[in-house]
Amino acid sequence: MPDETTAAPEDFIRQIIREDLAAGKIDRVVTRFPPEPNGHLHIGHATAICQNFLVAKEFGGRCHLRFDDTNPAAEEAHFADSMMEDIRWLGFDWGDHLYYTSDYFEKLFEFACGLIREGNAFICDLSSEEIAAHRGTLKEPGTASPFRERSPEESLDLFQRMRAGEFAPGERVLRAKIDMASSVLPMRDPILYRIQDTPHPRTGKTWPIYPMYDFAHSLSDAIEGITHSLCSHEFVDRRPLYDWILEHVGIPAPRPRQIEFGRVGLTHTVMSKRHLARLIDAGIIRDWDDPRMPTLAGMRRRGYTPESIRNFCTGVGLTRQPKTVDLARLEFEIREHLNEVAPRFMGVLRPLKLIVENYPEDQSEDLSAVNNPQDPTAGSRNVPFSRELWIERDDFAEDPPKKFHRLTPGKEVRLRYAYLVTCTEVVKDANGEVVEVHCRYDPETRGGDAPDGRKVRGTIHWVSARHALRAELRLYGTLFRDEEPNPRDEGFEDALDPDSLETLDPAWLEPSLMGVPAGTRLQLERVGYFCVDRDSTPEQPVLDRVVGLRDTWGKLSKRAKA
RNA sequence: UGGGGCGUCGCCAAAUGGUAAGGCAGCGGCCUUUGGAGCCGCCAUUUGCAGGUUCGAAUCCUGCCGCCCCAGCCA
Repeated sequence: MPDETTAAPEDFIRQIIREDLAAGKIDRVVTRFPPEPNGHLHIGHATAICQNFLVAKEFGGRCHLRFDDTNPAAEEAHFADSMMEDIRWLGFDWGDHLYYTSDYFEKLFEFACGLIREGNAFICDLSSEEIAAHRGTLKEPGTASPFRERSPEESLDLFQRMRAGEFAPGERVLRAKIDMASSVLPMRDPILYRIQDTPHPRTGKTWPIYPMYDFAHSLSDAIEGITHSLCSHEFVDRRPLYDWILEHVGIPAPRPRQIEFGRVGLTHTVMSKRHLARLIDAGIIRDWDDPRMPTLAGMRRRGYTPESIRNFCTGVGLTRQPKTVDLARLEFEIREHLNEVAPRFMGVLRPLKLIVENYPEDQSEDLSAVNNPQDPTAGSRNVPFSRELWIERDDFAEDPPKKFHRLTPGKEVRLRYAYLVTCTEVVKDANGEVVEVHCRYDPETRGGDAPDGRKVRGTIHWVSARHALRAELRLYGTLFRDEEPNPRDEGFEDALDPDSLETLDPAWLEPSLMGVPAGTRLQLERVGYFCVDRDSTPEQPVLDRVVGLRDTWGKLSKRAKA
């Protein structure tokens, strides 16, 4: 029986896994997300997280979280903690399968000894510079280390003494004996172990030697029974080494299989830790969780939902092709989600006073407003109305452009959920600036409908001045001007977008937002989606704009001006 | 000809020799108490280029072009 739903096309990785399963090479699927705890997770990592966890889930397998902590000089425990928080927040659960490469140090050491005994690895006394010089170039083969033919016995003895802490960093390394003439550079007798004296966050000072990535990663995968080791594309060249290590250490089949996919980038930003750190150092942004940052912490603070990020990651697909996805795609995902779930409120960003002349000065009343037109179960709330209101400056024009449907002298407009009002007077200061607008309301139109059925094209939002809650609003733009910024060391400043943050204070919110907890996401009608920032105080909320609403008028008028 | 990888619409992406899906963006329109949401329509005679094989090619072959990755005791 044909299925009604058309199956989403299967990406190349899922295809490979399905084939491996069908061929009986493996009988379950185990993947892993293996970050080094040396920084913050960003939207680029999110793809790896989502795909690893989702692929495993789809095939009824599991996904491990493994911290690849083999370089104590770069790693700190708090990074691991924040990574776990981010991954959980994204919605993934590794169950009992939390691992650290450092847990395998003893096993790894044994594997290395085995390699030495079989003549497949040797201790090299060359300095770092000498090793580099012996490596050759992209076009020329390398030359063998003079220690390459050192006997297994001697190498083993030296290796054990390295472990015992008898040598200083840089004095000796353990190298695989593969092929100095290989066109694949990682195969030119790669270093497997080096000496480091920085204390390790988890093992302290018990190990003076640490395995290198290729050795630790392949074997950690094997130890955990990983079936498919997904990684980004710059590791393709290391796959021969990955396979070599597993084979020569004697890992029985089925051995884990490394598969590479193209990285995912975003326009108008950068992912590199170095460049992001520079933004902080330069004082351009506050911290790693600044809402403009592409870090998961920053996106969370800004108000992105886990759903929207997951949809983004799965939506752009999984291919070998590296990609820079348009920011608009991410914004589409968050609008799509927040449109469903975000409660609506009214708030005025750039206030202009509107006086309802025929509304009694001492009077006020509660008007009912729908909380979410997309969700009938969300109910409604009361919004206070009175004679003096705040409206958006952009919603009034003394001399309106074509197709302007908002407040303008002599014209009638609807105050959302309140009354139909007609503009009667414009008050200006000495400089000719509009400081106040007057209007008259039709008492018969309470709620916004005219009993005589007359049509009113424009609807604008408002807040009762007397009841308004003062707030600070933070509007964010992109970090970089260019779609694909290339921040060089010189001219870094030029690449930045000077409008990445605009702070609005005072902005006025309807009073029902009083005391709204940090992290709450909401829509300010006709304006955009916002998230309550943790900088809020009981007296004054601070709102981060996640993303603006689609603004066809804004686009139109911008085009007209151009 | 050092090795490897990638080229399908502005950005993603399907198509696995049978006559170029879809999404985002954009553009037109409808509808609307959010110029929101929703709905409808338009948007690749052609797949980096040039040849070839074939009844038929984005898919196969040949040659070229472009971009990316690799010379850390980082991952």
